[in-house]
Amino acid sequence: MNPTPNVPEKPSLTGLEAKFVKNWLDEKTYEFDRSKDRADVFSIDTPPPTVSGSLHVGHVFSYTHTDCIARFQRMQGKAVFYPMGWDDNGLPTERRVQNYFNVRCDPNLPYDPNFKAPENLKDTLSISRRNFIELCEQLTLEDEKAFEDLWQRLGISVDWNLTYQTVNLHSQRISQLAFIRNYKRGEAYQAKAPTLWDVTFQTAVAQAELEDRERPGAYHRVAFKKSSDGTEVLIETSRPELLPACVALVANPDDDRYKPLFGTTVKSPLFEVEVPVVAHQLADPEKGTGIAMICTFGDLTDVIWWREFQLPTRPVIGFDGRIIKEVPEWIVTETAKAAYERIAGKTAHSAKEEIATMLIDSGDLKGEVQAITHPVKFFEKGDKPLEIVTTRQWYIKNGGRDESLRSALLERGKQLRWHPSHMEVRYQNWVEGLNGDWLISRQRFFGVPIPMWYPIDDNGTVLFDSPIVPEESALPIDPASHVPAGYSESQRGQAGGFIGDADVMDTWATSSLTPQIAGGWQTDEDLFNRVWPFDMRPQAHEIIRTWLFSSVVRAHLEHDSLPWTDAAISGWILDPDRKKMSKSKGNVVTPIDLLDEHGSDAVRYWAASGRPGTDTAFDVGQMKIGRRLAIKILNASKFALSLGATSTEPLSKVTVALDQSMLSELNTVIRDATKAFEQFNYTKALEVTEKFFWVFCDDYLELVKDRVYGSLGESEKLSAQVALGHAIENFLKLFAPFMPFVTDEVWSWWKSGSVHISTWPTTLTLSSDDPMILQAVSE
RNA sequence: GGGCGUGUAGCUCAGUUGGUUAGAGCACCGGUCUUACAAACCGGUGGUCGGGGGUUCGAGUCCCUCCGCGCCCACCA
Repeated sequence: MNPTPNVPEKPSLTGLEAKFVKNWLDEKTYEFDRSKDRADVFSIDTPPPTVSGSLHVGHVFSYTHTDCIARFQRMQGKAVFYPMGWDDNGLPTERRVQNYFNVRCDPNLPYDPNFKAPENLKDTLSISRRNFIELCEQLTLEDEKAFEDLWQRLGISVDWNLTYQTVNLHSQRISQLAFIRNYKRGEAYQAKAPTLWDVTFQTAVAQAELEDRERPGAYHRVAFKKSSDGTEVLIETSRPELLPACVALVANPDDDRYKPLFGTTVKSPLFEVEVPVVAHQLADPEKGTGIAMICTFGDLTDVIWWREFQLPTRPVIGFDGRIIKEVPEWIVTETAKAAYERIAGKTAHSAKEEIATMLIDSGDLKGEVQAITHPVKFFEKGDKPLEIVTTRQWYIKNGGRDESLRSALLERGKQLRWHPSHMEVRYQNWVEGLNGDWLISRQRFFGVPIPMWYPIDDNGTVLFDSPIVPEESALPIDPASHVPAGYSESQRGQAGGFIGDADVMDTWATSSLTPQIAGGWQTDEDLFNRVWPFDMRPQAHEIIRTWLFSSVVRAHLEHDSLPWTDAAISGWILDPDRKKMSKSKGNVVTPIDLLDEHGSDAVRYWAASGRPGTDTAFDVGQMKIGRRLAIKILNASKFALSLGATSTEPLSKVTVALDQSMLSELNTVIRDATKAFEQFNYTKALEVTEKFFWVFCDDYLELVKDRVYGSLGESEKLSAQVALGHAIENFLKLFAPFMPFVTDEVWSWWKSGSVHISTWPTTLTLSSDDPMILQAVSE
């Protein structure tokens, strides 16, 4: 028997959030039941939000989507593995800790176990990496609390026992372990090669972190001279400052204008360096004068040419983005040296102007400088154009240089179920467009260290090609403070000793392992076997090339499987001008204010109205409608219960055709909503439910009112009461994933436990099945 | 330059394998305090479905083409 309905005089949404947040925690409503087998588990690879960033409406939007799915699966009887991670790895946290405490990380310093967070430091203090990371954890703790409060307030049904941080020791260990395994299988390797380099952060960056930005530039028409007779050969360049780095000229092999030049040499202006003229298909006869200078390195095409023709390396740009101070050895004549002196130490920008001036003076700049706008490669977080410098870096194979791995990863993309399905082409495009392996080392201080040391031979040469690999059981390690087996600290940096790798890994090198980190890989294998591969990866579409792809790479290499079966890709929130909402535009609304004003159920309603993968307008109107719906659920339920609605009597008591008809219509809704949810289409599930709910309220409730008040016989009355009871119960369940607060409130009036661990509706068995009657009577 | 998506009432969006006079909510207008709900209920105005062409008995839906918007990608001469 149900408890006697205990309906408040005046049902209200006020206070429901606080009440149920507490209830759910107290009752452990969302706790993961790890006794369940894999088949009865639904595991979610939750995106760890960047805790040092601020919360925005986009978070509310996409996390609500995932939560609706999680709640549906839970009511389907699944043990839902729904963890929450905090991303405290990466530049935002690093910067924040630096500014907040006025400290800098120096990996060469030893760890100080007694170190305490400094207050009001006047001068910047250098601390060890481990101390720095501890400060990060300390500072992010309060951010995490703020996030946790918001998620709970929003009704996100995460199991708060399952939280992880991307920078703590556990994540470091998993990250290093996976890397070492990659290394042992030959998937991680070092190479000294031209690398895209951010001059501000002074670190290498990966292809996935690039973005093109349209920048003003200028074509300079510059005269080289044939070595044979001094005839001018005109090239066009937007980077005249790289003139001293020129190693060749290149033109298309079919270009009749330049055919006679192939195999000959020309001399560069100002610097008088003799370079060959070569022929290559990538040279475009339509661009500029049809013949271009190859420099080390102006762009990625230069790298291709340099590699294919085995040209010399003549770098002039240093790690700081300035022209290297020392006159390079390939610049030999006195006038050339003098010319170089004039640009030495200058930024690329000033060097460009200086060279242009010199070219004008020497008469080698032909015609007017032509202003253009062209795409320039930037580090997505940087504000200066990337340079290309030659450095030693670690890479993980990702198919960028390996056809068979590439097709295997493309196949993984096909195996993955994408929601919506058209998102798969972004993955395909990305994988097909890879132009190299995944560069994972970063010349930063904060992050997960590359767990390698290198021996130093007796001559003091570092043997990078034979790294000392730590035992897996020793992880995590910081090679800057830990000592490899068989060595002592006194041998650090000494001939015959060792040196630790100074770099850290790309933040995606850790983030790509979130399922392994959260799921207990190599830590709790029993748990891991119950959740792997995960059922769902929710994420935004702009990080398909980074987070999604890198996760697929790691899982493919380590587990020979996909990390999850389904990827649910969410869209963006657009402001009313159809632009992406962003801080810089000043149009960000604070989530907590939204929840205060409209209520969590209402905000969730708005979020759920944004279809999977679709960019959605920020629309307060939808929230008001959601609030109205929540109130309607309260009032209609109250009314139905006051009419004696009961769901404990069997459906066979529903004898009146109108009642059967209403339940028959409800069956259609149950079928449609279930089907939609199974396809991750929460929006559709909400839509069909809501639509019929209003018919139920406006028509059916009005129609049965008089009958229940007793104008007809007892069996007719009972029929209505039973129909009402089953209808309300099922409506509450159908709405529960979307509006967890109001549905659990109504549930508590007449049922025990929580609606959120009740059973998802299945089709009701009716003696008659004719939805037309209700429709006809409604008319 | 290539790819993907999108364009339906003033606004936010549904329109399932092409099938009768194109739908909902909001907004607007006009009613109703009828004992669940005025944060409600009842009724109404409003669209040549981005433009053009084609296939078809029939096109918002399929094909071609053009335009707008958004995103992803692309070797910066």
